[in-house]
Amino acid sequence: MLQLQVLREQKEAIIKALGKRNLDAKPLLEAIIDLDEKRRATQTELDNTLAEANKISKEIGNLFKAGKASDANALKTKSAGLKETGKTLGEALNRIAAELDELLYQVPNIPHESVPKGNSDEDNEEIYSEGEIPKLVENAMPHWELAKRFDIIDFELGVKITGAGFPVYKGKGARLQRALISYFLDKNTAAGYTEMQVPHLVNDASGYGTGQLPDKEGQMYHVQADELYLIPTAEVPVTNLFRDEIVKNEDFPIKYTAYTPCFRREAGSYGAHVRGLNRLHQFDKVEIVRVEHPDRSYEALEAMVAHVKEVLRELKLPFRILRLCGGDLGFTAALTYDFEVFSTAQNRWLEVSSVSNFETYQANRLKLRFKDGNGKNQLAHTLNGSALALPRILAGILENYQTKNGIQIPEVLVPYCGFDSIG
RNA sequence: GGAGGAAUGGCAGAGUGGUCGAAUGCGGCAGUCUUGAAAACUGUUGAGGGUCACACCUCCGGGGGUUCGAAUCCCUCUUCCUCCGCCA
Repeated sequence: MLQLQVLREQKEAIIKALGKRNLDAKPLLEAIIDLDEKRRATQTELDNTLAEANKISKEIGNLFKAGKASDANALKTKSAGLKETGKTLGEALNRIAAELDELLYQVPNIPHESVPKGNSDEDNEEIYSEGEIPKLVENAMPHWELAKRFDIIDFELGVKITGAGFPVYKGKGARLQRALISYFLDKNTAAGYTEMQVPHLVNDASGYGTGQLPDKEGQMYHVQADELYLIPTAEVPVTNLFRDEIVKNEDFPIKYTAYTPCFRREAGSYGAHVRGLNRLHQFDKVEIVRVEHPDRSYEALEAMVAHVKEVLRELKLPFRILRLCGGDLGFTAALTYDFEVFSTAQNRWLEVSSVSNFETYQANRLKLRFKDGNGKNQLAHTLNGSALALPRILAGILENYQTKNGIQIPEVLVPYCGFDSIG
């Protein structure tokens, strides 16, 4: 969430910037600022009451020690009164603070100045593209048909044991998945990211830390008996490693990578665009996460983009990069680049990576700080990106690498697979 | 799952009702000394709120209670350790 102090000082500029999200934030921000003033006034009143009570307690102690028990007992009455007002004020303060938090949670991140205006994904700005769109063989198939033909992914079997959106990967299909995971992790660690294995279930504090809660509560699988959530992305556990931490300036850059399955309820999704691997409830992803000094976070973002580019280039998949417009930008992000691979058989672009800078938005919730040069604690910047999400990469490979008789394996993956074609 | 014990500042570790945001040691930072470094010595060193700055307030695993007053007493939750059981 945004910092109150920044909100107070730059109200007008923030309202204007949030306009890019097609959001009129004025009433919200004004309500927040009013409530914050009320909060501080109440806090001051409470503090003064407590200061008075503390003073009296000390006096009572001294009086008892001096043997003046009756004087001490007289003061107790006064103390009781203060206690009463203190209690009332404390309750009021809690109420106000909770209300204030609720409002603050409703304010999305401020879009970066480079974020274009726009309403939907139609308005995203293409900033780069690379790779030739291959000419496919006659009777080219979409990946779900290929998967069936070569018996490498079984969607029906997944329906039987769990439900729609939980595919079963078989034989070479499973091996190709594992190859991709290893290949991505190797690329990421070679680029300086430390590999981590993290829990796949998180508590609600972690959900709040990275901003999935309370905003996207319905998107996560919730294990109610234990009050845990299945992670929708490795971003949640990995970024939360730094919750309530104060890192040292010299710890930067902090670069982690992790493979995890991701679980998403995807409530409300349906139709042709969710066929096959296009949209799943469980999928695999290798994530990269960075914690950076505010002065260098955009440099880091560019480095992450360059890194993902490099991986897609090696896989020889045609892709483009989009800068998300205000209307499509995620709630917690300041700037996001989406990577899309062209799925030739479906004749459409598939999102395979999303690389974002959250600036201090997550850090503020996480209380992730670092000691700056002056020994002061400052919020760090957090970033993350997919490097990469598996299913759509797999879809892209199956479709773009199909031949008359089978599917060729991209050269870089052959050593990981142990075979060079399927079929 | 059963029985005990524990949770204090970056770390170790004292503190069992007031003078405790908290001894001491280590670590960190600054300085003295030194050609430089080490050692030694001196000072400094938790977080948040609040203020122009002070004052002041809150925090000793989380929550609740007793008391004029709680790190210290009581209840509860969580986590960790030891022993027993079970187990990939």
